[in-house]
Amino acid sequence: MHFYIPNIIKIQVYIALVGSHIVTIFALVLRKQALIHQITSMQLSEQEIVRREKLSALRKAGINPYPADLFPVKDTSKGIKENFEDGKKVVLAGRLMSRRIQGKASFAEIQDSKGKLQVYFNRDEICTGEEKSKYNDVYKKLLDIGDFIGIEGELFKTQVGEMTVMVKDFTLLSKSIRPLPLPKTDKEGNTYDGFTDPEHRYRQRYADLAVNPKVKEIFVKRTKLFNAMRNFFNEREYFEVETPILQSIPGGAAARPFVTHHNALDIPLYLRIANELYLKRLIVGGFDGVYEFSKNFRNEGMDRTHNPEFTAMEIYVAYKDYNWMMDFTEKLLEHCALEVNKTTEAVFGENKIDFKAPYKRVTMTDSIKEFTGFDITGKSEAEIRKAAEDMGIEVDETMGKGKLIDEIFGEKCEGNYIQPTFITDYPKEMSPLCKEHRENPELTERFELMVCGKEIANAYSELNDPIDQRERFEEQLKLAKKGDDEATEFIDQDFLRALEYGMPPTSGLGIGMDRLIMFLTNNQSIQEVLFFPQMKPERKAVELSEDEKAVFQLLKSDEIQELDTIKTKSGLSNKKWDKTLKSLRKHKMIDVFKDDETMKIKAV
RNA sequence: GAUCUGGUAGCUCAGUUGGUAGAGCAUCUCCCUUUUAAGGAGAGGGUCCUGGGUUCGAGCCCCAGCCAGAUCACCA
Repeated sequence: MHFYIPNIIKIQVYIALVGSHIVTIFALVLRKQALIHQITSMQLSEQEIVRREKLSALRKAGINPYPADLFPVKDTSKGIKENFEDGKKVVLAGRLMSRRIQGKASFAEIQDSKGKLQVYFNRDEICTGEEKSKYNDVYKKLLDIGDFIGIEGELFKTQVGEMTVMVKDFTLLSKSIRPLPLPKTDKEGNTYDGFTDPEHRYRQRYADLAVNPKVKEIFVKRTKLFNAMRNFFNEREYFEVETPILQSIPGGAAARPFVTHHNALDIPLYLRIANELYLKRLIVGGFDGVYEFSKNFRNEGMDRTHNPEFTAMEIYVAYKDYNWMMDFTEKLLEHCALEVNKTTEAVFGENKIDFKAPYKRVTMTDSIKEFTGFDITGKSEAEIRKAAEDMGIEVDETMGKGKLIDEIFGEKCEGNYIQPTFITDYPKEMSPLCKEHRENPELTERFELMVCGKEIANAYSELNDPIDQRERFEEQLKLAKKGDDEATEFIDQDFLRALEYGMPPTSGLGIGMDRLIMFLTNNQSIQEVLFFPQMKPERKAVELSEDEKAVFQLLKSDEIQELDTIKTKSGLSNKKWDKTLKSLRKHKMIDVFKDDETMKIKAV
């Protein structure tokens, strides 16, 4: 009971000071709610409790904090700034992002999807009659930063020249009961109290987006990139398609798949690692050009360039070869860079790169010759292994010729290509879906596009000889058995059947969309360009520990016991006893007090 | 998988040989009618990531673990 006395005094003071009827109700509700929350939900922060109190105070005042009605938005922050007219009437909506209250007037910032705009709340503009509670109580006391509000008002410029909306009326559209992080930026662009911790930003991307405008820009550019690419293909009448994500044979790449299970069919199904084999089936079926933006899944390690799910774009065009595809690719990327950044130049870390076509073309053989002095032409597996060892590259028995060459290239050459460069003519062994080179049977008609030492595109003259394809698959199977965990261990018989019907000569291209947008937005981490990068699940806080439950059990309800007795009974160490007690007191489950000279404890 | 760094208030961060847990912003209260990171005064707010250990005493030292980031390894 003693809890209530100071609260009543507070309420009376409040009434005396403000003298408003509505506020009396608010105050009563506030205090009652506070008590309930103190007892039932200690995990809420003070600010969260306060906001919940405001929520019910609003309801008591007849204001629905989550109204169903649409709000007739006419204007946006951006549109208002671009077509500013003094005295013009505007209607906009958004999130309240900052407030500077000065008595009967207040400046605030409202943020909509296009940006922020200053708004001016003046008591006598909002409350034209005698009743001033909409400003004094609702605006000043019951709104918070983060709330969504709708605003009707007129434009004006402040003495300092800031474009501002004079608020004539406002509507609460949605109450925020969790405080947003509040970064601030000054005129020079310095940010204070930034919301920067990557863990928080990725786990709570919604808050990151709400509060960090630059983050939003990345994703706007991401979507621009997809649209630019889509337009480029559609203009050429290539056809966007969808192919299965759940596949019974995961093909088209060498990677460890995720496995799931279909209950009705009682079979394992794999999440796709690539969509190549399905798109080629469609070329067999008679499409001239097909493409798909494909979410792929690979059950492998995660780091700043790998997320378990990522997006690739693959396109297949009939009657073309990889030389045509190189021309096509450089035009495509030039177009995309222009659409996204309005320039072909892009800065990535310390490098300045230029996506303007054409790009340099180097064969893998020439590249290795250039950076190591070693000519792989006509060399045996043993000779290449020896050369690799001499270069200080780790090799082992499972590596075939192709893999050895790839290791040399990866170790000694790859990192040197900063500007977009096509590396062409890869060894046959590591390209099981690629057509043999027209001039050299040891090589394939394949290119990769390297930017800043990283691969962002991969393309072939697609293998369409069904007999050859079957042999290559069988070769992969042997490699897999030998221990090469990158080799494909499934033979997709249905894909071979499709090829047997006949596939026109075709060139295919795959682009890592996440990597490409990293380059176009200067982000070193894939997590920055994915809305929701994969994270380990958050651990749930345990309500009560076993020790806490045990100690609570020792206290029979309403019975006062000696602290020492219970401590002995619990058998806990000093430290553990201390922690347990603190936690129980926090949950308001026990009361510890001094009675005469001894410490007593009881359950509440 | 290895190594390093970090985890303290809603947010950003301090925290001395190991001795009562701090600042700014946010919040709350009061005063204030064109402010620009932005008024003034005052108040409240903590599972110092978790669990053990050492100690009279741990945010700090030791051990184990969790989460994140960086570097490396792996990786079409």
